[in-house]
Amino acid sequence: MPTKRTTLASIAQALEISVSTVSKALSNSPEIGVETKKRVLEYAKANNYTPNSFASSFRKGTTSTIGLIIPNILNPFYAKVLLGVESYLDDHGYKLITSISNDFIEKETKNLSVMSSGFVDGLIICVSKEAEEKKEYDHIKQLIDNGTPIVLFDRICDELVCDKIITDDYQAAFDATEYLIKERNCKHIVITCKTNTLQHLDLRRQGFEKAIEKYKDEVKCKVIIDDRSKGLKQKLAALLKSDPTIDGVFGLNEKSVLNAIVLTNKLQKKNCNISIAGFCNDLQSKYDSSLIVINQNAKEIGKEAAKLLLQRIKSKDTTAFQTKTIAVDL
Amino acid sequence: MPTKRTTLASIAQALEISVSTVSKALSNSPEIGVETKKRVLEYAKANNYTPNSFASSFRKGTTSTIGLIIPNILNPFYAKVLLGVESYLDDHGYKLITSISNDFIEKETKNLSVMSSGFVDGLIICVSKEAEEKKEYDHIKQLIDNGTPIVLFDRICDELVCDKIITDDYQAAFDATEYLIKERNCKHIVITCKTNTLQHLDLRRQGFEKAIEKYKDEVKCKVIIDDRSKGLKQKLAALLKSDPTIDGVFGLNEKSVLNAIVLTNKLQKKNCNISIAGFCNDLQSKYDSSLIVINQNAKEIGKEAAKLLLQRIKSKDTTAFQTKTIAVDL
DNA sequence: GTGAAAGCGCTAACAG
DNA sequence: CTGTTAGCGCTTTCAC
Repeated sequence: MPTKRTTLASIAQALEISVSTVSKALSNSPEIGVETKKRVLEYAKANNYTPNSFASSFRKGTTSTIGLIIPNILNPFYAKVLLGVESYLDDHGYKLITSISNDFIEKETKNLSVMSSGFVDGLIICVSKEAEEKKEYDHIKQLIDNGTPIVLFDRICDELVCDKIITDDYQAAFDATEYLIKERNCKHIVITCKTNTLQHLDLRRQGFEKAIEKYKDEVKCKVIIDDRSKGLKQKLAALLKSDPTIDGVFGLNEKSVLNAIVLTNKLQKKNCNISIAGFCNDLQSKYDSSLIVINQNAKEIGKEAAKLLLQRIKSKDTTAFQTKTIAVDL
Repeated sequence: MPTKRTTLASIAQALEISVSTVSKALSNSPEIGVETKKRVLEYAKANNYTPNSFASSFRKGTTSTIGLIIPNILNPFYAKVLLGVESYLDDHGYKLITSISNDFIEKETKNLSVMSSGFVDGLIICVSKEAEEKKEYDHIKQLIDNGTPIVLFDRICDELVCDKIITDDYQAAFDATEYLIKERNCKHIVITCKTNTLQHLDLRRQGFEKAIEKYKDEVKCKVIIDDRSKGLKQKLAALLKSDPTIDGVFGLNEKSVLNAIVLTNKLQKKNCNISIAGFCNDLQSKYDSSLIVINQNAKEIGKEAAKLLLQRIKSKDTTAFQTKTIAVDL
C-alpha cells in the first residue's frame, strides 16, 4: 500500500505542534521537553517515519555523497579500489555514486558534469585512457577551478593540481624483476608491451629494464612489441615455442600476466619451467602460488583516496595538496 | 578560485529579469522571446552556469538515481551485473549508487534505509547470503510495502512480491554436465559442495545430478562435501591424486571452478587429462579455451534488471510483477 | 520549552 | 512574452 510518506509536517499536524518542534525533538535537541520528545518519537515510530535525507542534504548544501569514476569495473584492480572506497565511505556515513568511463572522455565528461552539479561533495577519479593519451584534462581542471574537491589515483598527471594517490610502479617492477632473477634464477626473460602507452605502464617498463641492466651479466631479455593485444599474444606464443631458453615472463598488466599463464600452462605439459611475474589483481593469482604477483594493495588505494577526500572536504583548505604513495608487496 | 556558483537567481539579478524567465529561457521554452533567450544563454555560458540538478530533483520529487545492492564486487559475476546496470541507466539519464553488503544483513539494511529515504527512485538488489540463509526479508519487504520499486536478481525468494531477474540454474547445470559427458566423454565426474547452501546453488546441483542420473549407465560421479572452503580444496586435491580414473570436475561456483583449474594444472604435468565445467565469470575463463564455462550473461541480467525497474518506475503500476529468466550459454 | 518564518535552487501554475 | 507566487521537506535563527 503506497500510503503517503510520513513527513515532519504530517507529524506536526497530527500532534498539533509545530514543525520545528518535531524537527528538534527528532534530533534530540535539549530545547525540547522530555514529554514532547516521547510523544513525537512514538508517533514517528508508529508511522515509520524516515527522514527525507534528500531534503535535508539540499537544505544543508552537502550531500554526503562521493562520486567515483573508473575506467573499467571488470578489471579487478578497479573493483578492489571501489571496494576500498565504498567501505571507507560507508564507515563514515557517506554514500558512493559510481560511473564507468570505459576509457572514453565523452562518458567521463558527461558523468562528471552530472555528478558535480550538486550531487556529490567530491570526486575520486582515475582518468580515462583517452584523456591520458590526448592529454585532455580540461573537463577535470574546470571542476577543480570550480572548487570541487578531487582525488586522482593510478593514472595521474602534473597538470592537475589536487590530491593524488599512486603506486610506486617503477620500484615495484624493479623489485619483481629482481626477484625473478635472484630467487627464481631466471636467465632469459620476456616482456610484452605496446609502443604508445600510458604513463604508469611506462614507469613499470623502466623499472623492469633497470633491473635487467643491473644484472646484465647474468640475464638476457627479449622485448616483444605489438600494438594489438592479439598480436602480442601470438608473438609470445611463437617465441615460447621456438626458444626453450626462455625461463621467465614479466607482465606489465593484468592481461599480459593472464596471457602468460595460459600459454605457459600449455607448454608445461612438455615439462619446461617458466616463472611469471607481473601486475595482476585477478582472483586467479590467489590460486596459483607459483606466480609472483605485485600486490598493488588496491583496496588500500581506495581507502586512502576516500580518506584524503573526506579530509579535504572537511577542512575547506585549498592549499597543500598531497600525493600519497601506496606501497606494494610481492 | 572558488567563486560563488552561478544560480538562476544570480543570472536574473544580473540581467534584471525574473527567475522564472531565466528558468524558462534555459529550458528553451517557446514562451520566451528570442532576444531574451540569447542574452540569458550568453550570460550563462560566460559564467559557466551549471544547473543544480540536486535542487531540481528535489523539486520534482524524483532523483533519477537508482540504488544497486550486491554482496561482493570482487566476484566478476556481480561486477558484470553492475556494468550492465550502469550502462543501461547511463543511456537513460539515470545515475547509479552502489552499495556492497558483503553478505551481511546489517549493512544491507543500513544502506537500504539511507538510499530509500529519498535518494533513489528504485532499487536493484541481490540479497545477502545471511538474509537468504536466515530467511529474513523484512527489511526489504518493508520497502516494497512502502511503495519503493524494487527488482531482485540472482538470489530471489517467493516471499518478496516484486519484479525479478533470474538465471535458469537448473537447466544450465544440466546442460553443462551433459556436455561434459557427451562431448568430452567423461566417465567419472567430481563435484564439490557444502551442505547448507543457497537456493540457486542447490538448483545447480540438482541439474548436475539429473544429468548424471540420465547417463547413469555411462558415467559415475563422486560428491565431495565439506563446509569449509579449504577442506573442499584439500579433499579435491587428495582425490585427484589418488584416483586417476577421474576425468571431469564440475564447479558450482566461481571458487570451485578456479580451484579445479589450479589443481588440474598441477596434475597435467603428469599427463592426465581432466575436463572442467562450471559457473565462472572470471577473466581467466576467457583465456583458457579448454574450459566449459556456463555464461550467465551477467551483463544482460544487469541490463534487464535496470530496464524492468525503469519501466516499473515510469508506469506507476503496482500490479503484474514479472519474473524474467535470462538464458545462459556454454 | 515552543513556534513562526525564512530559505536552500528550482519548477510550474497562474496572472498580467 | 514576462513576472508573481507558492511550494518540495527540512534546518535554523530568532522571537515569544
